[in-house]
Amino acid sequence: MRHGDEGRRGRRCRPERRGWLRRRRGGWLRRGRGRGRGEGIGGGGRGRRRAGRCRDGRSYCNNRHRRRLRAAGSQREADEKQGEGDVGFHIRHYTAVSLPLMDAMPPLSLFLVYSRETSTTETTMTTLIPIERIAAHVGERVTVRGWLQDSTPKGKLLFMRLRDGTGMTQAVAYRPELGDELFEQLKRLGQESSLIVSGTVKANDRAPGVPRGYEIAVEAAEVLQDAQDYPITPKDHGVEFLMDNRHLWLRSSRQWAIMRVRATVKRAIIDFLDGRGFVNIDTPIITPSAAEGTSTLFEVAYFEEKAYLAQTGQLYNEANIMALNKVYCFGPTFRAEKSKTRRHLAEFWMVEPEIAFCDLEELMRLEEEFVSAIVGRTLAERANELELLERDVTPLQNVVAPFPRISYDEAVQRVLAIREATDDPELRDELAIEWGDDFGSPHETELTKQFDRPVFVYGYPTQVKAFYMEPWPGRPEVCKSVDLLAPEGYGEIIGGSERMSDPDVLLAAIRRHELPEANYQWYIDLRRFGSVPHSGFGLGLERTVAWICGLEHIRMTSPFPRTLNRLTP
RNA sequence: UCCUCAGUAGCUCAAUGGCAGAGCGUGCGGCUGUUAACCGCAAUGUUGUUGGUUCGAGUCCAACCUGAGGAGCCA
Repeated sequence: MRHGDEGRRGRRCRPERRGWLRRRRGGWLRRGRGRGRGEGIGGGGRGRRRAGRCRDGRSYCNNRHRRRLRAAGSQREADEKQGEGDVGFHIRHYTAVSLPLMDAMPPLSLFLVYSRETSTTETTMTTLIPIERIAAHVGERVTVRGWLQDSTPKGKLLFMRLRDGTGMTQAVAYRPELGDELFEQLKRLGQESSLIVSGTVKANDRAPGVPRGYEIAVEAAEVLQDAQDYPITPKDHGVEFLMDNRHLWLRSSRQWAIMRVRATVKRAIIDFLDGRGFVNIDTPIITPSAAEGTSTLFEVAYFEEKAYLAQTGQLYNEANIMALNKVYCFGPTFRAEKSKTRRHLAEFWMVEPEIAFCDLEELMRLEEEFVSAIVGRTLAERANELELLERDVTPLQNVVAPFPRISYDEAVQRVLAIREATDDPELRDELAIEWGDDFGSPHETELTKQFDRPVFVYGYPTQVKAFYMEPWPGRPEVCKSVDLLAPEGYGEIIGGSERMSDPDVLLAAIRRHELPEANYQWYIDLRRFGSVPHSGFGLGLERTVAWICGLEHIRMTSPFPRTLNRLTP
């Protein structure tokens, strides 16, 4: 549960952190519980840590013991060749037999269990199950294949926390039933050893797990590998250490939960759009020039030419909708900006729907239904994971369409009002803004605190937005753009707009931005042959997942995040 | 690119310019329905690098390296 939690460090709250927390109050960070003195990240003081604990399966394996185990293993092999076995129970033969049972039923597996002590052979039927379905098997004999997350020996008892990728459960071994040798072997297994365990499922309120409240009374076990010296202990670790071990850190329960939420968010996105008749279409990743003309892009060698990794598929999707009406692309996107914040990755996933015959108002309706559906489905399907992440779900339960809509003009007024009301000179300084400026993250954070659900800000100044946005009728200094700002300080999760539909207006904008006109001829063509009002938006997957999970940093939402200073593992 | 901070044992962190330490982890032993168990004993260091100040530098100074947070930019 707490393996390698980032931020669960016993470090005193340093001044710069306190300062940052003060500025950021109500913003990112803040995971409700388990933060020591309640100061958020890094706030857990040494005083809270209890001294002298010791646990986890690593503790019992020295080299001598490893040699002993190896010797036992080779002895066993020798015995088997001679038709003899060990004392105690061993799984000798394991066959998973898939039977065409009811849908989603796991396959039956057949175990041959030998007992050398009694010289009898038992044939035991057990069911191979994923741990996430353990509740449906109380009282049955089951088999679980997984990894030892943690174990605690208690005399004749051994509590093993077993994870199999679908969940985590407690397996309880009892020495008199297992026999000394197998019991000792299990007791001395290192953290992350791989093994197969069979036994009877029991409901027990004391049993931890995901789902909690169930345990397996171990009757047989086979060790696939006794792992030693797993580097990520169930203790405090720093970010750098954990990121260096990201390939292993992913096994920790928080990371596991985040990846499951991420998969559900992705699924919800795809299902929502497919259900609305959108056509999923792929846009190029290698592009000839910057689509929006602003961001710093990764340059790649494309035969004899320079090319760039795509920052958006939107322009291509504007071509696609003229063929397919409603489309979306969903894939990786790349930004080479040297951003070092908890909201930025160099590589992230973005879903970009684009809709023909759609104006700004219709776009906002689509976006709010979209986001509500994503949050609603995650709440329904990933309650265990959100609980494990200690995510307070009440703010998420408010995420139901319609969302409030405020104009940029009003947003500026609101920010200025907040600025007037604050006593904090630092905040006052950060909130300085004039009409025509884009919002920075302090502005967004303070603004979203006024609402209990995501909020639309529409009608930004033309000068701070991309060149292709439709001018506001009668107000050329404003464009038909809309950002969706997530609550709790998570910032912009969607940027969208109605696109220019007039070829002359578009050409003028391209020239005003001094973009290479020739590269945009095809884009202007789209307005020359059957132009229609159309709109679209992009939603950042990682920011959305970070918000839903209540994470302090976006890097935790990606299995192998690419950040300014990290390309490995 | 700019601002702030950090780098000491495997990990997380202490150490007025004066013998480099603790907890966890690791090893050995004890105990036992545990939930980051507990009790006892033991081993563990090129203090990021280079140079400087000083009788003496983990500590002060300079440069560099690495990392973190923030700004800008953005999803």
